[in-house]
Amino acid sequence: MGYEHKDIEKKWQKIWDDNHVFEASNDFSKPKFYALVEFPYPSGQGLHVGHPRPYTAMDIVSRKRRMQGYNVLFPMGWDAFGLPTENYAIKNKIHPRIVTENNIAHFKEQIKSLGLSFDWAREVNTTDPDYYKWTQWIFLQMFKKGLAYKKEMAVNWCTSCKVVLANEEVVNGVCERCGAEVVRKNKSQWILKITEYADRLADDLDMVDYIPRVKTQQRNWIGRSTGAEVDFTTTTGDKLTVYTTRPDTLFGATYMVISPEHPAIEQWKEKLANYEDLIAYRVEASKKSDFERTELAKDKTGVCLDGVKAINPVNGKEIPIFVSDYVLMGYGTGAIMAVPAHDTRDWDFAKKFSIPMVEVVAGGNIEEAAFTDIETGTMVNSEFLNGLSVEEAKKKIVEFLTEKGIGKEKVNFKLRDWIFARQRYWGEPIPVVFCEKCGCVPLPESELPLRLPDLENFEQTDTGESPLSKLDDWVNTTCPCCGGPAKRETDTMPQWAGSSWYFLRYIDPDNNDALASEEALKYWLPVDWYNGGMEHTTLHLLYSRFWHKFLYDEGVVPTAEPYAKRTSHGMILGENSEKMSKSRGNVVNPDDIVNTYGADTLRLYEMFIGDFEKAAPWSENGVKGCRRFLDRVYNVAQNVEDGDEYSAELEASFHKTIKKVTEDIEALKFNTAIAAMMALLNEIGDKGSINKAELKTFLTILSPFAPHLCEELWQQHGFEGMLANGKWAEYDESKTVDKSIQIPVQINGKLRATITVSADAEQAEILAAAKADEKIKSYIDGKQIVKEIYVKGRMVNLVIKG
RNA sequence: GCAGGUAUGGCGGAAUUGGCAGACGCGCUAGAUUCAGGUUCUAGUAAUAGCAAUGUUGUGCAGGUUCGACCCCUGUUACCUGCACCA
Repeated sequence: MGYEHKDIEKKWQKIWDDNHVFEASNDFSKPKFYALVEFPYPSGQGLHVGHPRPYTAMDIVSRKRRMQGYNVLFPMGWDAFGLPTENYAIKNKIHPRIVTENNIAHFKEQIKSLGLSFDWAREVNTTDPDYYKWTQWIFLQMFKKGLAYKKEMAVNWCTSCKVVLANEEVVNGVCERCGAEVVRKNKSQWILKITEYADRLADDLDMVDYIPRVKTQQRNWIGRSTGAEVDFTTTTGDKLTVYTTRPDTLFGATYMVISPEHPAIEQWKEKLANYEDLIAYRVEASKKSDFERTELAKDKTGVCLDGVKAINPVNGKEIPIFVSDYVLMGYGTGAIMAVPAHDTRDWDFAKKFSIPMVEVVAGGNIEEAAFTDIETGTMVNSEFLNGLSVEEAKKKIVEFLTEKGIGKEKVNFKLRDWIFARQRYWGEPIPVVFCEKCGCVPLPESELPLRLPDLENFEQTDTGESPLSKLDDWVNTTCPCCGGPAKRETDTMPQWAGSSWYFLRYIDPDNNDALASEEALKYWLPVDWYNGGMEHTTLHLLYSRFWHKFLYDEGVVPTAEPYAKRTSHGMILGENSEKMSKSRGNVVNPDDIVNTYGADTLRLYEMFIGDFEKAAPWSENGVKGCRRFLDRVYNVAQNVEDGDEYSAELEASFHKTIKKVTEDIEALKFNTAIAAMMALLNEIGDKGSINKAELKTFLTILSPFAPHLCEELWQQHGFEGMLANGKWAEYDESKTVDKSIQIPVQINGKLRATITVSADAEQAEILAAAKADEKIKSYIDGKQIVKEIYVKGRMVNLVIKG
């Protein structure tokens, strides 16, 4: 016997909707709780079973917090600009706006079938002109503050399709679509100066509550390092500046490496006998991404400059200069001093090209491997640094270099500025024009939103320009500054733009005068709890923190950080433990599960599947088990005894379970919360009956997980009001403690017996009871007890000898 | 390659954070209900030896610290995520 999930779930979803039960209140006097999940990209494939995992988790937290009296904001929206929609539109000759509308409608219906308590009155859509008006507005503020600028940057260029490709569209160095060779081509691009905020983005991690791995990964991505810039002179008389984190090893620098794109190569063109080889090498390097260049660590390639050498500034020795692609133009100065004895990559390179090594930090064996330890080594072969530790040597050499004017301390970041332009149609137009007289001019704010014009053909042009450049009527405009002829920017913004501030728009989604009202921002910020995938840790999370900090500096938002707390969920894999994908044929459609087993079952299963933070494989049998549990709840509730209090047998169990569920929800331990409720139901089953008071509590604590069924049973038994608006269950700490406890007794750390004692028994009493146990006696008879250990309420360990 | 993470029965996982390893669920075995299948209910279920009581072994691998280690330390292997134009 089971329950009819289809009737029950539809019924309650309608009642909740009609009564606006989950809409956040504008009563700013109540305590607030802002729960946020990452809004989805509405892809053509529809909802994936991975989506409901974080949504249900935060739904549970939100439902519980509402019952605890909070004014909860739990919104949902659509991150709808992006490449796949545009590619689909090109292929099928449908406008991306139509594709997006259809996808959103489908997604929304699917999400709504899950009974999530989203406040749909605040839905946002990044492709809505009323929304992207403010995305453009934020860009303009950044432009005015000099944080947006244009610069030549490399893009992936398909030599056959003649279009710019996204990294994802490049597979093994060739175009995904046509298989032709992909090269790196320079193009003038909009860049946002996120590096200007690098220090604060790293430092302010101290003021937020993010799970540790998110913090470390952000810190490492920003990659702040303190090193030195050192000027090397060359045989041409020119200067070559390097950045190094190990200035202490300067005496061990036996060669230099510059990146293939380094301007010095052009500068020394006349003096280089092998200039042609160097250019050929640069062409080869242009075919590789940065990732590939640094990846092929084992097989280093390079070309030695023939005709120019560098001079080590501390010992005057002439050393060769190489060009190699493992040095990137984008990090540091694009040139390094190579110390093969103390750097693994340099060591590999030096071995291959038979370059001499000089050991300057003693402590390892440089014949076998580079010695990179900075804790234990002592300086040698380094004149005035000899005998010092690495740490001391760093200080001294930097002082020396500064004094001589040939170097200085320098803080460097791995973080690079953000390339903010795409040569694509389906994105926010960048609201600037180019005037011959006035240069690059921002549109006046009154002209926002700058609407994305309609277009017939969304393909890129074969010069690599955005499809918008084909619209002469739109491109040619007048300069807002001088009224003369001007041309619009035709590149659009990347998808990251709209998702960098969406959580602000939820706060006041219909505001026409500002991205949100000051009053509402002040009440709702910061987001109290933001859950999202680990895959967004470095890009989205960092980008949105950067925008928020900028808006904070502008006085637009009242907090320096957008998110007070950040947690992360694991992926849901296919039954075969592999990532779900069409090609693997292991995709599970959430619609099928909702139809067959119900939304409550899907919700419960995804929360029970395992540790919320870890990946877990799907199991249809596991789904069935969760449905069984809900059926049992339904069946138990069909035969309820009267009673205003918990029965004596179950009282302690109820208080314990309420406590466990209450705490586990906040700790993201949904799986153990469910296990505790299952165990309690088993106890109820053993006892044979449940009373009204017990049922009321049981439905209350289960309701965030399985809201439809609980609401139905709540109504069926005539309990007051709607459960979704109800009050969370309370527990009495003193009633969660058992009167007698089991104490394991170990001999030499091995479990030999278990004794039962009263919960308030003293240590001496327990040790005596342990030694009096028959089994323990047989172990300790005739032996000497060396040590007696008692851990309060936990265990006894007797250490014996002989 | 760089950065972050993970590893526990046949499977998903639990373990009060250094104190009874395997809660809860799945699967499996046996029994009850049923004309039968399904459902439901009851009991059992880490491995190994034993009729049993019970013993021994056991948290990727190799060491170490400790009265006591899934948990801490050193080394090692495998896998997962991200790497800046997928979102």
